[in-house]
Amino acid sequence: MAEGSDEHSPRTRPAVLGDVAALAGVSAMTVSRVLNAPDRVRAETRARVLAAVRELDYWPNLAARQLVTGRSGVLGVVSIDTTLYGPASTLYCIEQTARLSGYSVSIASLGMLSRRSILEAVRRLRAQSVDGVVILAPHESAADGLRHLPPDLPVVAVDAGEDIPVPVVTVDQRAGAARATRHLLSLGHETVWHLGGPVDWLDANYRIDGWRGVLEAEGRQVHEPLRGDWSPRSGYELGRRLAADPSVTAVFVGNDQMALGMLRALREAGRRVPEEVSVVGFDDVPEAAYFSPPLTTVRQEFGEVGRHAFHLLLERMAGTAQSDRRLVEPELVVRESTGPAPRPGQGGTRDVRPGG
Amino acid sequence: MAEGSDEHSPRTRPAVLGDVAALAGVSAMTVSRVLNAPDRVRAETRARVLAAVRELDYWPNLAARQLVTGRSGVLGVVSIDTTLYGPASTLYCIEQTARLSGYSVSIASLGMLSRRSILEAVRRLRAQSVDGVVILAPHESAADGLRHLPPDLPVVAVDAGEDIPVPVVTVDQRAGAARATRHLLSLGHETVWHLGGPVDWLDANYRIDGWRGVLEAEGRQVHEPLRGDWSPRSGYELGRRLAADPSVTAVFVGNDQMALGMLRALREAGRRVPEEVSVVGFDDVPEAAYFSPPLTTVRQEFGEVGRHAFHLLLERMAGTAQSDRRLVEPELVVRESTGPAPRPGQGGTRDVRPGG
DNA sequence: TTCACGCCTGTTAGCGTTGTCGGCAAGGGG
DNA sequence: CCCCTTGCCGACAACGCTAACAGGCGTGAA
Repeated sequence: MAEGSDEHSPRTRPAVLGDVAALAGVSAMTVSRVLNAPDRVRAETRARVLAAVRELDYWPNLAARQLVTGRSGVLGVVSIDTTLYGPASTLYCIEQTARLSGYSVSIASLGMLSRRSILEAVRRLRAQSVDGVVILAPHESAADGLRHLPPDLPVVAVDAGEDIPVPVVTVDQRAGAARATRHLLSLGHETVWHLGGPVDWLDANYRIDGWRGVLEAEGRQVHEPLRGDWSPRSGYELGRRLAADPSVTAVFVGNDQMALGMLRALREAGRRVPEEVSVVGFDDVPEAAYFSPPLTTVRQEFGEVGRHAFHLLLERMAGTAQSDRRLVEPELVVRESTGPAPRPGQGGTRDVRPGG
Repeated sequence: MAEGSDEHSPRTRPAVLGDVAALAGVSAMTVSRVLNAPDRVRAETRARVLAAVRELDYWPNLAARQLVTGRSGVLGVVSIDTTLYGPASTLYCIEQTARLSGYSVSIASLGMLSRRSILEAVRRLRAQSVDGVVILAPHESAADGLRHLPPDLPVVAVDAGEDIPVPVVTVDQRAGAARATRHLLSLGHETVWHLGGPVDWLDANYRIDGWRGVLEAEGRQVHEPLRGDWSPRSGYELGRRLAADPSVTAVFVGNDQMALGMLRALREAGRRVPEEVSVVGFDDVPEAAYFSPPLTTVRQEFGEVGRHAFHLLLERMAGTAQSDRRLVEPELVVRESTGPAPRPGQGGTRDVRPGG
């Protein structure tokens, strides 16, 4: 049973290719072939090698492999704050999909998306010899970074702007916002207010575009949108302003968290939802269905975004990519925070005139 | 200006050590020293080398370095679903802290934490030659995996159980639950009901321990805890059961999401919070302050957990670790969902008797 | 002057894997 | 019989870097 000289000692270091080769009585190259191109080795030899691989619990040293092939099997993801629901979900799906295809993923979460921080993160990932990078870049400020990436690195962006030299996957924010707005108009509201996200977030701006577009197309009055910071706090504070204005009967809020704050502000002001004011959110976080009342919102399929991003990156790495921008369709989920516009004189009317 | 034979051609492949050495007129070894032990090189030579490094935009090939040193500068994190608030926050903090110390992090998100899936994830990370691994293992089922890790790999667990052969960092769930329970008792409630998390989650069980411990110590009645699945949906459904029981005046809920569902169930049943029923959550998610009413809850400092985990892993990798279990103190955040127990006969009393 | 020593730098070898090429045996056609 | 092909396998070099050792030079003491 003893193959070499001494007894079967407690192996201290992991087995390497040479150990397997020795045990199987073949050359290192043959072992390598068994692992990488099995059909180029005779079945009998292959079986002997595989047995040795199992016996020694051999796993290839990826650093060594990478050094010679140039490929690492590692993908990089650079993202803003992965605590946020959107980035976290997208990251999760990218990782799951990548793993199924044999890739690992290495991450770099950034506090902010400046040109400097993005390029720095990409450089670090690159030093690890990642085969490709996905950048979750929902900020205006990321564009500058995206335009100065090393040209030979396969990159795909998620939620990036429009004049970007890399393929982009994104939810169609404009369409989602338009759907939300049309839904409110179809319920009889004369117009729709908007509580948007921060000015430097692309999603926020696209949602404003979509919302404004519908109102203008329908000839409705367009009130200047308020801008929050995605937090429930800002939704609450700006919500109090809107709650104090009796002409407000329908609000499209830029995300579900702000919508939560908004609902609270409306309740405190004594304005009932949806009887007096209708509210629509954006994202469909898991909690949204349990807000009071359950929130009508626009669902983003982050999972689909992640899968698309991965596959696009795969194409890019294979050099066969050409598709430039892939849009994922959002879906309006109608719950109980939206309802028919209140009839004039029944509360929430624009202004109270005698007669009219 | 031309250094070698031909003109300064558009460099297509990234510069390597040799290129820098040639440009600086030194040997490769000297360049390596400048990068790894700068004080062992004369200042003048060092300056020349650094100039060449900058000019060629040289960055070391980590795979090559790793192949010879055995260290990769990469840490692995294996976790359950990183979409959840706790794991996502912890991961984020680990990554931030690690980056500041020059480490990158590679992730493996698991759908479930079985022995098999954990060991598989660790094996994959190991093949990438990570220097150490943090395992976020809030499940009972993870223990088996944690007991069969390769002995020579530095590992730190977060939120793991108690008979584990690796150091563990965790929030003191028992203390947090005890604080929540005592808070409710101090408001005059006769006892406290509990809506707990899934049976296979350690956190859920520790919270039950803490809650039960206080009630028993105070000689209060201990009702069998209900078990949800962390989702707002389960909080809502089980909440309806509790809401229908007029003797319920105080509920400690296992996490904020379920508390959200619970609040909704109470509202639907016409039971006012906190006048008739007090509710405490756990986690302090960013939304909790904007629930209706704002939620009293137990704050977990995931950031601190992440930092501790990283530093413990660092010690472990240096071979100087001995500390076995590090507890992070949670903090009770009192908001508006808790209030004095209703006086008998004022609604919410146990049962209505004439006289009494 | 000579030797010892410290400082700085270069030479050699090797980390574990895969690409390339070449060799050997078996088989088929001339 | 030879020659050429085909299938299978092994030797060698290379990927880019660093550990270990060796050597040149200047300085100070014997």
